[in-house]
Amino acid sequence: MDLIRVIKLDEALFDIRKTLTCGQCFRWAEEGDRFIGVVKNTVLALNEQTYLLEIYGEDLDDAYIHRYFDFNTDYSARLHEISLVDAHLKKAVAYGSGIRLLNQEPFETLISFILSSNNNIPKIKLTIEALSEKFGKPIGVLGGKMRFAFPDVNALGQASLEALNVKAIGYRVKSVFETCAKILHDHADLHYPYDADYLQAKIWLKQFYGVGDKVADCVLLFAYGKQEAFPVDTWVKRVLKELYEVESDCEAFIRAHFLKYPGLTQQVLFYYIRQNKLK
DNA sequence: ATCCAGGTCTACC
DNA sequence: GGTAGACATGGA
Repeated sequence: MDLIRVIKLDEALFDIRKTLTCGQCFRWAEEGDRFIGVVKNTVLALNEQTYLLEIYGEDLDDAYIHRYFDFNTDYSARLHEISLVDAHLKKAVAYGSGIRLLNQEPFETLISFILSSNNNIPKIKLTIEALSEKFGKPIGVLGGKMRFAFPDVNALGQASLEALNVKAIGYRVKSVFETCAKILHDHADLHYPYDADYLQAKIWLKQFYGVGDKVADCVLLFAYGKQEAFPVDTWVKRVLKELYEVESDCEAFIRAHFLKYPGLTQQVLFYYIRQNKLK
């Protein structure tokens, strides 16, 4: 596959490993000295030492790449504010500094986090790769492997329930099937949440089968850039219990305690506990 | 073998 | 309005 161009990213801006392995994205993988990922119909290779980003397949313009990595946002200022909230967050920020919240493609993010329910990250990746290989567009060969785009809603929506039943998808196949069918049948515009406020967008996303509070929050945070979203999963519940002694009415505590940048705060906490494997 | 994983849906109160 | 139980699958 031909290399289209190379961009030098600013190493002062972010930590590649933290950003790409913190659980917000599933199509980046470490291969040798670089991370290789697929975004739209483009294969990206990002060298962890040199911060050189190689672009293969279809080009992506600079504006898109800047938006994808959220380079227009000042993370150091936000992280500093978060670190002032309490001692736990001060520690967590120290671990997580360099993490950026990506602005990923809505449909891919929606399906990916539907697959995440009651699941683990390696297995989510397996299923996403299987769906991409079966229904996605082949982009080209890099590192001896054919790379596939994540399928669009038409490709997935035309597939039967049986055809969608790929590796490790389990009972979630019904959610993928129903969600694609509804998007196509209702001509649902996945652009809607961009313009809606957080709560309206959340209600809208929850219309889809397999999308509850947590999945909706992940999509709102990792695709639509809604900073208010604070996904509560098993790890975050653990943190709330172990560090903050909160077991009931988590939502009220979160809204009262993590006032400033809930989404980034959540991500930093999530990274912190997973790194430290806090019980 | 048993438990768990970036939960949601359903049924029932 | 709120909450047990069911739900496929693969790795530890």
